[in-house]
Amino acid sequence: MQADATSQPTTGKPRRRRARAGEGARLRQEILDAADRLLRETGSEAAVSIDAIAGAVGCTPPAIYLHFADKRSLIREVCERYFAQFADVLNDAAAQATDPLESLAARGRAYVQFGLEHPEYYRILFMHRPDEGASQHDLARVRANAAFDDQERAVQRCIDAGHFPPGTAHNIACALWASTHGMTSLLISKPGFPWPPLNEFVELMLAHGLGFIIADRTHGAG
Amino acid sequence: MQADATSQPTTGKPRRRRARAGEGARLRQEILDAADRLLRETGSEAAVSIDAIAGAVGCTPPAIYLHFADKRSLIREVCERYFAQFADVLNDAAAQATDPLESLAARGRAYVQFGLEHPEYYRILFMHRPDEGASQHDLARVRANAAFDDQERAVQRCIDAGHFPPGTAHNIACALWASTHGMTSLLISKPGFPWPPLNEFVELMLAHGLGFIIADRTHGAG
DNA sequence: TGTACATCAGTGAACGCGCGTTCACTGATGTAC
DNA sequence: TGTACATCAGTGAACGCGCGTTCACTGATGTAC
Repeated sequence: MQADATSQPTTGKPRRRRARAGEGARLRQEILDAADRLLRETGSEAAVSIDAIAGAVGCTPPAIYLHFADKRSLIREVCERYFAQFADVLNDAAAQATDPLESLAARGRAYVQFGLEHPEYYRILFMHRPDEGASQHDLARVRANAAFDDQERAVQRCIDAGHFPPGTAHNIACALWASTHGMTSLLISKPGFPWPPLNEFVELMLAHGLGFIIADRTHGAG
Repeated sequence: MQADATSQPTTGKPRRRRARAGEGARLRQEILDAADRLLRETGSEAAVSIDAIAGAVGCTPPAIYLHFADKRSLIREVCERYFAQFADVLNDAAAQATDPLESLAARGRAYVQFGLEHPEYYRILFMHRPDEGASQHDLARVRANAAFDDQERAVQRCIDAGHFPPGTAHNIACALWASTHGMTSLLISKPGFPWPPLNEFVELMLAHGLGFIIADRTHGAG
């Protein structure tokens, strides 16, 4: 009830210090960070409104438009940061294994795990309807292709190592993506469904995706 | 330009005849039909507003509330009708084949096809965040379980026929669902991606899902 | 067979909310002279 | 070393839109007497 006599208004959030001339770009970073934090913490894209971001940063909504053309640009930029992180995590996981097949499996495990850890991002990036507007210049799409290309190369290495029969790495990479994406997105959308225990489910999917080709080899078909 | 002098207002859509006493339930059906049509034709859930539905039916928005408690109930009911149709299509497809394994594959093909034919419904039913509100009494969930149970029984028949090794039909059914869902939802969300040709993609996924167990059998493992 | 009345099936207008966004303005900071 | 001025980094208030929903009212239809 008693209003704080200092510079702050009654809201608990302290208003941030105004940036010095030349340091305006700092707010830009803080806005991106706040949007990122809101997205992760609330787990709801709807909670990440311009007002909410401004509130979290400690500035007013119009200040955001000094640094971003519109909300979509802002969200897109946040997603791009996330996506780069996603690709790195997958590559790191893959790098742990020496065997190309095990490496590919590690990618799959990391994919599901990362998706489940950041469901709201996963929704935005992989489960939303495509933006009509940003068809060509969509950086997220370029990055998605980059991450997919990593996957495709991983498949190719399995083919080269003789784990997979020769064939189109592209199609196999698509199928594996569909498998991991199917798991991840269903677990996100239907959390109440009686799924198998996570680890078991992941390994079953990997067995389905990778296993039949292995079986083909293991049993020495002729 | 010239206003029609008859009973209609200037809008092209004729206003519907008022139902006679006792026939009020007719509007209810027309509302469901209109919402269904809008959902299929526009391919956008956002386009299916109360105003749009009222416009399509030829009544006023408040009239909708004479028959539905709120918008969510309306949409849910429309989805239930769709879902019943979905389950029927899958069962019909499965019934075409005599071999349990081929029957299961037919389910998978029909699943993807039906999802792609009604992407907006597919989004709502399988790609949306779960309603917090309707956790227990969610009929759509019950129906989803029913459709899944059909799938699980189909898997069990494959096990019984010796196509699959004994094991938990439930887990395999989950994995197959994840496969077909992964394909369907990615094709819906990323239409611009260079996917394999649809048929090829479906068969590859089915081979991944069903094939490795078949391979296990085909090659006569000991 | 006519009439008063209840009810059923709606209408018209508006509310309230949240959202993204814009407009006119401000006030501190740095700089030329 | 002081001062006028430009600029940078914001603020405060409001707009406009679309949406779901509500409220008070209406007018045709059926029915009891």
